[in-house]
Amino acid sequence: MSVPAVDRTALPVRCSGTPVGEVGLSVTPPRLADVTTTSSATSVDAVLEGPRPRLLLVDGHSLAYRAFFALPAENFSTSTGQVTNAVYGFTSMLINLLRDEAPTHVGVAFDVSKRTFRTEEYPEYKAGRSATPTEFTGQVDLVKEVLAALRIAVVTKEGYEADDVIATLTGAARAQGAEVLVVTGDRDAFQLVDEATTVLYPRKGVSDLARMTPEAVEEKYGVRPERYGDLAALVGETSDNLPGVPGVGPKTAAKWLTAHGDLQGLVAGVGSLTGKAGQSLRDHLDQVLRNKRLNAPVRDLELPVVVDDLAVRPWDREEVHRVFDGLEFRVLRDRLFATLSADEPEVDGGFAVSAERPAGSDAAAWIAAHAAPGGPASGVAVLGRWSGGSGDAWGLALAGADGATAWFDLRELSPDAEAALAAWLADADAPKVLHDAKPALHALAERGTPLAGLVADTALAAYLCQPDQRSYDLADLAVRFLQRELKVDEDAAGAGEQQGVLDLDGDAAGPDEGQLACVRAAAALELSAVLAEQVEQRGGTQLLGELELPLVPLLAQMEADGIAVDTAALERLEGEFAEVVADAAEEAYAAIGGQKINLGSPKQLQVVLFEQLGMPKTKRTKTGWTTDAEALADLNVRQPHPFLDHLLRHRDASRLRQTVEGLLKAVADDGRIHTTFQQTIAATGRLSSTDPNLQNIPIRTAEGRRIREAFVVGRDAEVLLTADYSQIEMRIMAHLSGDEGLIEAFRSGEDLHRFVGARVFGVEPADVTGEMRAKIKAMSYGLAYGLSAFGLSRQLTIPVDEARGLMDDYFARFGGVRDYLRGVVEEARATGFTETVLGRRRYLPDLTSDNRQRREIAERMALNAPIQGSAADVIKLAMLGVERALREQDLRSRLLLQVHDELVVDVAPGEREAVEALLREQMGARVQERTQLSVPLDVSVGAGASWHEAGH
DNA sequence: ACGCCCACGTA
DNA sequence: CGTACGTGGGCGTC
Repeated sequence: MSVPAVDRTALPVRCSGTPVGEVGLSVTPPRLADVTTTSSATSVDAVLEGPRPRLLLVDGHSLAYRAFFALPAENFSTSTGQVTNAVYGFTSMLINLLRDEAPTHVGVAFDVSKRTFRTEEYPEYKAGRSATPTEFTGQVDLVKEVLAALRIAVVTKEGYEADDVIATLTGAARAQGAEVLVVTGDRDAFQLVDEATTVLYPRKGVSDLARMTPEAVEEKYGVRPERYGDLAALVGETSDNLPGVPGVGPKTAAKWLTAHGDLQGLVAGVGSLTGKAGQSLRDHLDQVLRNKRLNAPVRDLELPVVVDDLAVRPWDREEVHRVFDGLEFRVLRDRLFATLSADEPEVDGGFAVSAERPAGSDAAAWIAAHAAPGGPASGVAVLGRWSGGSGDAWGLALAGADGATAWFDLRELSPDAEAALAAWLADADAPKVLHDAKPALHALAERGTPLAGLVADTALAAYLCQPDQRSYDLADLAVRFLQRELKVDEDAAGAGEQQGVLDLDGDAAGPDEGQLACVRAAAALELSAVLAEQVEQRGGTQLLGELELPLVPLLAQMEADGIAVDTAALERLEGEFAEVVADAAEEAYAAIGGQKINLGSPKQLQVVLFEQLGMPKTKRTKTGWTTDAEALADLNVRQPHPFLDHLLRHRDASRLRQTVEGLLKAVADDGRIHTTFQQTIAATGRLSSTDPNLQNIPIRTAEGRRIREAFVVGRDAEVLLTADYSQIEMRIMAHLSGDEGLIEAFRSGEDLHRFVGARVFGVEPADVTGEMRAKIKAMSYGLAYGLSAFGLSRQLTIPVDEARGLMDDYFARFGGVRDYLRGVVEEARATGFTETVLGRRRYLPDLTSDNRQRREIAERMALNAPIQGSAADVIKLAMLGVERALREQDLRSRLLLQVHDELVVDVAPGEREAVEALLREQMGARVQERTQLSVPLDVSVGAGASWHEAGH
């Protein structure tokens, strides 16, 4: 499993220097020179290697105090009565910061005592504050415990405030070229802001941080950050008990400072100031200069740490568990591990494998001894390949529950050994665990030794636990869940001197593929236990065992079957599309004076469109202006030009030709296309299709549909059937929201958009015009994606107000939908995940992000995931039902494709009626029964000699 | 050779 | 400033 990018940057390299233990007690306080230069080798390495360092500095007391007042104490206390609201809020904020800001270095500064050089000069400093509540004081130590467990350095300096520590470290880090983020509720820190130093200032609560960049400071206070201290000296700071100049507010102060450059200049020119404010300043000059001395952070403290000591380190996992258990922070701990668990766990050696090579009759004996049917599951790893409809397996490793491993080279297996192995593989009572079983099923089936008795697939289990991962590599899972490298444990007794292990490369030192396969089998077996527990904790055991796992052999079968194509038809299409491409290109060139640019290059197109033809600029992309179809069509209205027509025609035709070419390349020797269905890619639970993708074959345009005509009924089949759900996502939304109106719409059998349109526009269904219906349709579907009024207005090209009115009217009639959409996000924010009808979860840690864009993206995902994911649950259930019904009725028809809400079936001769009936029955009532959906599932079925004809 | 961007196909 | 995917060409980088 690859680690998400954000985690990688969050906790990158282990610093090669001596680990710093108790930072606060560091023996030799480095001199200032150590702080500001990169004198030690470690420092230089840490700074020069890898991405630009990002130092996160937190004012611990300030943030915890904020949290204390932001979160109601009565909601946060342990069973022993310890109040934890400040610890909770602080930790929550810290987790978000680590995730969102991905710092490479982190330090938390605390004030040590009330006595500082500031109180020496001005005893009233920070006086007049109400006494710190006792419920808070105790929590500071708990915060420090959390930090210790996370191995985040706590930095303090006797006689100084946290801000001084932060200012000093900021200066040192900036001198080393690092970016700095300061998190504090003390505005004096704004003085530190520069182009690479940002202050995150809590606005309200524990999740709303203002990002104070130089621009933000200037916009808010009218002066650059370096002048903020001057401004504060003039205006005063209530919380520090520093009075300002009476009659002088931020506006006047900023005006003066701008006019005189800085406070020094202002003092020099104080005589020339006019008016009451000027006199007031002259009267309070001493006070202002004192304020300035007191509010200036000390930037050159001698500290017990240097910046490199703050490098992010792997946390102490046991300690994290201990501390979080004590605080009873269950959700927070899950969030911590879910979002930031890419630290480097202490990885032990590899797997001790015996890697025996039982041959002849010993094979059966080994199996009986270590992997007997009816016993505990064995790990299986297959070496082989499968793609595009053919493949082979040449090696097989088994790992028994007793720890023994064996390796079978399938190329040189004796007949009796092969028979024993094949019997065991095919024995459904011999339970097997694989990692990513589907390719192995293919490879073994190709060899004529099919596998049954699959009881666990560790890739699927990991997918259900963390569906947003991109891949689920066995080696990554081993490190993550077993804290072990996927390798042979060389230290294990006898591992290096296995009898009979051939080294195919002649490399005596390294383990051979047989040993490595044994490692994979052993790892899969061990992992399956750990992951089963993880899945269980997430309530996914049934989903895994009764849906995803049984789907594996079915998908394998569908892939192996493939769908027949009319190759000749595809070739004719390719030729036709190629002609259009050539013709359109010619005419396009002619329209721009014969320039033969590359029409497929957005960059060259931009030169022609915006520079040569002087077209108005379109929407921006990251690298220029868009030349997408919508923009070109729009340009053609505003400034018609033949080039645009030919370009669009060229685009369309070349895309179609490209699609056809791809399909032709994918046709296997059997005249069929064998896609691969990916079961662990889509975070919502959908399948995806690759090599080639058969889930995005054109259907919307007439030309595109001609490609569908080339997908045809198989040679031994009678007809293709397609069965699809109508409006499944809207039905799911009706069910999940429980909205009476929407449920009624589906039960009434009326056309959905007409029904909804009638309600929204307040007319009879018969009076809903086509235009009204189109608007309703766009809005209804948009809602399931988190569409905004702005987005709706843009899509329908109507004013935003009208779009907003439309949505308001919709929600007025279908209030349950509004309540649901609101509730689903709030619940997900509280629990950390969304859930489908079958309990499939999607974790969305960004719902509590301080970063508005990330948070809003996560909110839209939270809206959509239960809907899209439940629809995925539904059709997966239907697939299993259809397959079972086909088998039970001894039908030979084959399920071939799934396209999210559609199934395609090759129907064997004479089975058409039966298959159509079972499709309707299984996809409809049976699934509704299993999911307890409150709306009926409408299935429409079509038949034909091609996918096009069978479609509706 | 690899990765990113753009554009665009599906549900 | 609407979710979920996969593919292919262009183009910059190594």
